[in-house]
Amino acid sequence: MLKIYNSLSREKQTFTPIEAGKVRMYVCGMTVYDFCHLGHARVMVVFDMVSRWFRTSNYDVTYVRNITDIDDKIIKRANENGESIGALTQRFIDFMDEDSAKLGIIRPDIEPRATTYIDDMITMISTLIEKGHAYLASNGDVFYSVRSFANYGKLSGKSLDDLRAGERVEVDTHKKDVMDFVLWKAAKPNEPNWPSPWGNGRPGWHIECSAMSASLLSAHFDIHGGGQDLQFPHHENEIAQSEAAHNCKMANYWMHNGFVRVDDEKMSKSLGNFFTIREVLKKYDAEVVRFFILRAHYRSPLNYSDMHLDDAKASLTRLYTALRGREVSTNIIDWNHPQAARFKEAMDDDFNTPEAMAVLFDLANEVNKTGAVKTATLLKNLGGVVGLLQRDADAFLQGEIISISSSITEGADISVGHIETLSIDDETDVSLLYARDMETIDQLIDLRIEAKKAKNFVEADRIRKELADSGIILEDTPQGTTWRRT
RNA sequence: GGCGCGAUAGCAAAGCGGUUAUGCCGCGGCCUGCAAAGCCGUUUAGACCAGUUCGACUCUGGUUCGCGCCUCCA
Repeated sequence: MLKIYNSLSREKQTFTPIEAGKVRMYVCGMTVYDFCHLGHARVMVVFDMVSRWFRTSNYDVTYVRNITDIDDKIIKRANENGESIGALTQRFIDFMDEDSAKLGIIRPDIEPRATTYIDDMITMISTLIEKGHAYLASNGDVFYSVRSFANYGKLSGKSLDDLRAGERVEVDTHKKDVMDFVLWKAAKPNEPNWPSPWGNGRPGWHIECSAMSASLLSAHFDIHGGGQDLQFPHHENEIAQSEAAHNCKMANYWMHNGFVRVDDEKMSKSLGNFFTIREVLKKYDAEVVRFFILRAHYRSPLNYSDMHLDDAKASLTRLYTALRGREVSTNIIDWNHPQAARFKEAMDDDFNTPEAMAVLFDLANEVNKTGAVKTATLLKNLGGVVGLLQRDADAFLQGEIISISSSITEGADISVGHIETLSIDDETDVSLLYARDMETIDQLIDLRIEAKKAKNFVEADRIRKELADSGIILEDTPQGTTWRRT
């Protein structure tokens, strides 16, 4: 029995799909005018985890995540760059796809772009005008009349009379009510525009999600998700638009993921305290970032720092170490296994991934104790349910990139420090770090083994120290010497 | 001013009205030539004040502190 915390009711509720066995989910995606930051990474990872869990639970999932490819910031940025809006948005969509692929995100089933749904938006706005929920202002903009929608504020718990509109932003004098929001903006010079019954213009931000979700998932669907900061006004406005236009409930469950923070402050563009995904991936393995996100509950705030990422890396290393050197097959999960059952119970409890991770660690402990292949298999497969632990353990522990060149030259004294230290700066691709010569490492390991055989422990320890200084940790096991990167 | 969320050990982070969360770090032991990894054990908890209860980290009320939304934001 899956339970979801519903922002609408502010409590955990048993999930009941509209149509048996099917889940229709819409998540607000990115506005593509810049690189994605860790906040975006969290939305992507969280709802990827959610859709994966629904699929694991045998639901037929339709997951839609939109792309906002027309808005003020995009227009502004394109002008600044002197490039077309299409070129700008495509570029950042490509970057987003790269980032999300690295984070192990399964692509949503549909990723609609706002600009390809203009007709649906116009139709919807017309309906809202007909029904008296929207009006054409004297400046050519079309506004939604918030007072016309009785339930306005039900999602965010806001009361129209308590909102302090205009306190931080100049109020548009064309509005009937200060809280009214724009559905259609009349064309301005040098801005992209589309023809409409109200003249040329472009859609407001909120209407796109209402139009696309209705088009792709129908007027009434199961889950609507997004970052907490979208709860008001964006999601509140979506409800007002959709429910007024369609005369039915929009989404049964509203899910909001918590913020990523830096020094206990929300990471955001406006505060300038954000880290882009690609920036972080230069220093940390993408799976470490994914694990970092999943080891916290999706609704909790998540503080970002190098220290926390280091911690996450050490933890994930423990999991992969347990899997190392074991013949693990990918097969069906036996959900009757006590730990699998505990994992399922945790996931069913509003996607409690921290508890699910704890199960993984308990399994790792069991694997380390017993070496049971069955347990290791369960560990890997349960990890796979949330998109973790699917790589070869050595690939994770040693890095995947093959060497660039051998630093051992013919006849040279191999015992002298010949493993150069690579410095990391913004331009350094992390793959260069992985590129350190594996062959050299193997040769040094062989030399050390010879030294050990000769009981020359001073030399053996010196080689080990030398490698350690280069970030290579040696581990002597009954099966031989293995290594991993720090 | 309105509304909402949170406060758990050195750090991170869950569940739970009574029984080991979990991970990292620290300490002791085993293992090892020595390490590392692993295993075993172990030190650090529940902001503060009341109340309910046989019993509260867990429920209720209050206090303090922190965060968020009320503009664009994932």
